[in-house]
Amino acid sequence: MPRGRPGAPRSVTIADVAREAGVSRATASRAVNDSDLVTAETKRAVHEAIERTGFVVNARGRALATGRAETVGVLVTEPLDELFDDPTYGRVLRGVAEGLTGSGFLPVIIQASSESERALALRSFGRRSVDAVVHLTPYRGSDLLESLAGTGLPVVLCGQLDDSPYDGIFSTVYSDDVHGARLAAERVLADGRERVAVVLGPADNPATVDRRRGYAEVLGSRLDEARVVHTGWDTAAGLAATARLLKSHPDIDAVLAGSDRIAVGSLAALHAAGRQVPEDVAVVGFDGHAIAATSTPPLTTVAQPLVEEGHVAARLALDMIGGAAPRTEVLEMSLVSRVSA
Amino acid sequence: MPRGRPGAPRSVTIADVAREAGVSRATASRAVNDSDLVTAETKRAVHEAIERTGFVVNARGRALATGRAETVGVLVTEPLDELFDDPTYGRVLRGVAEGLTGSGFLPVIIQASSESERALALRSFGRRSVDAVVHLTPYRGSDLLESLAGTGLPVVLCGQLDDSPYDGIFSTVYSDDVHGARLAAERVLADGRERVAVVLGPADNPATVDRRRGYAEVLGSRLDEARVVHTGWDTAAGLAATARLLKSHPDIDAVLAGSDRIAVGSLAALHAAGRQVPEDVAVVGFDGHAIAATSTPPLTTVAQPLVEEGHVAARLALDMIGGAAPRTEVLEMSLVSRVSA
DNA sequence: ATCCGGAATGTAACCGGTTACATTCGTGTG
DNA sequence: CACACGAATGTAACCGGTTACATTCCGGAT
Repeated sequence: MPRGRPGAPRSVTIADVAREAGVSRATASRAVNDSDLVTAETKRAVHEAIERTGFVVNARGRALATGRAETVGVLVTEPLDELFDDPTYGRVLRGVAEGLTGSGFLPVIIQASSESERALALRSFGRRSVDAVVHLTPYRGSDLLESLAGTGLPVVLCGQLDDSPYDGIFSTVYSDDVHGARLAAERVLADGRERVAVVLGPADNPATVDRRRGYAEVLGSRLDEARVVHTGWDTAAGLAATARLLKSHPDIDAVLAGSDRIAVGSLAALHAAGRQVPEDVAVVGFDGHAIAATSTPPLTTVAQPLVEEGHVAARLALDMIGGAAPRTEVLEMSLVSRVSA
Repeated sequence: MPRGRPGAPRSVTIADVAREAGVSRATASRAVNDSDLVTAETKRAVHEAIERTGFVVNARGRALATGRAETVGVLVTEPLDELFDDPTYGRVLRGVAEGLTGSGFLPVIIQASSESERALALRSFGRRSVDAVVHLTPYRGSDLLESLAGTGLPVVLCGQLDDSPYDGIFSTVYSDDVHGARLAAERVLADGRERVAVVLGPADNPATVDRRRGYAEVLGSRLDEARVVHTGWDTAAGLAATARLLKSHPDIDAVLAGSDRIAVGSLAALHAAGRQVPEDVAVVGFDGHAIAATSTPPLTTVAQPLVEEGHVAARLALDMIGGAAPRTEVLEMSLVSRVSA
């Protein structure tokens, strides 16, 4: 016999409510779900009975009967190390949680870093243990995407996947890197900068491609390809790349960085080379990372609306659960003006 | 009739496995749960059938039958603003998720910032929609704690609650602020500093109290009360407080800060006052916040093992679900040596 | 008056498991 | 050889809901 922990009061079931209201379980259930098959008067009687008994519908029973879990799986595949120092994941997650409140759906975190965890997760998805999946960390060429498509579940990807074959299948939400990059480039142009350098992340990354495109669109012929370099995402890489750039092009008067960590590296390289920021060289970061606010000088940066991204992801998931077709939402980035540019 | 989304394959139930293996549902179920009532041979037959059919147990059905949800609720009550710039929440959450993997339990985020969300959460707890609650953001005097105790569910608090009346009822995990503070104080003493200033957070905060105690234990009579000040948690507060302190006590040669954000403020105040860090004044932060790594100069700080805190919280929850008595685990903080001290 | 149809409710099956109790079967014992 | 007993398995009830289908009851049309 299933029993709760000691001290757990026997829970009130819909049968209790039905008895209390003097109707059948079926009618009680219909009243609970506000079906238009029941008289207003009967509904009132049932609701009073609910009030008296303190009934709360048991999600498991309902899930079993309806085939719906009333949960949204939030899938995280990134290995710990990469995201460790990055609050990005936490913010989007929080946005998803907030976006789901009030909907009756709960976010369930599904950590699938290892191959076996991944297989387990997929099998449980296959069994409809969640009603939709929000994938926080998709990347191009992942076979996980293929498997997700195979489950037939509604899937929302957080992040842009270029040349994706999943356009009509998955919903996607991402921040508009091209637009964000334009904002950054416009800022340095408006500031009268003439010899702009660009220090980007890895060249094959879709975010990198878009940011580069945005810079190029605004700078046009003023963008000298020789002043564009690619490097890693982190501060050390940004420092080294900027130092090299300063050697070959000592005359640069602005640096557009592919990430805030790269930008912090650039600041260090410029400082070491004796340049004043922003007097001699303007620097604009990218991401709205926490470090941008506390660097010296504080970084002007292009911020992604991460929490909002979570909100939108939640909405997309709920819509697809409701039968809506997959769609893509693109969020606007915003320029956060601080000192560096 | 409950139906999945179009395209959903009818799921494999334990009845299918039973038929495939030529046994009854009961036996199949027992084999799945590794009961010692079934022959090794029968178990093998059932497992082969599982292999062939691709069966995965349906968590909802099992939950309904056993009265267990196989989920752990992760309760977050903090309003958005406070934690917005702080990855703390995300890291602990991630730790909980990791600590739960392999246990069969899934973390469910329960966001309860508003009063109504809180009431809803409590009602669902009352109905055993989760098997345990990990409370990420408990604070003293919260009536939520009272209500949680009332549910009879296993509860794990992340964070120290002094003078708590819940000692035998809730499990608790927290980092040892006293010990962490001792590490910081020992560092500056070993460095030969003589006139140590302390810039703490709000005086009524339990973390503040403990950190102050740790400093005092190590510094003893060398700690002049006149050089101890309380202020807010943020950078601006740290800056202002340190600036005032420099006016009244220009001879200080070390600052022990109550948080990394305060410490960053101290760095700024010292820089403005023309002091070199660490040559003239040593600075030690607290928390292991991301900004500590990127400040100028990089901060030596006392780091909380946040992810591990999540791991331990998960373990405590699982243990209590298994019937273990509540207990408290205290984690060691560690000194992260960078440049500032 | 009879029949029909629709609205409101009841009955019972079902979702996918678990488990108390019944049954079968082989074996050691009196 | 009959019997008792324990191990392995089967039968069926149950967890807490939802819902297809059956039933009842009513008013209006013929």
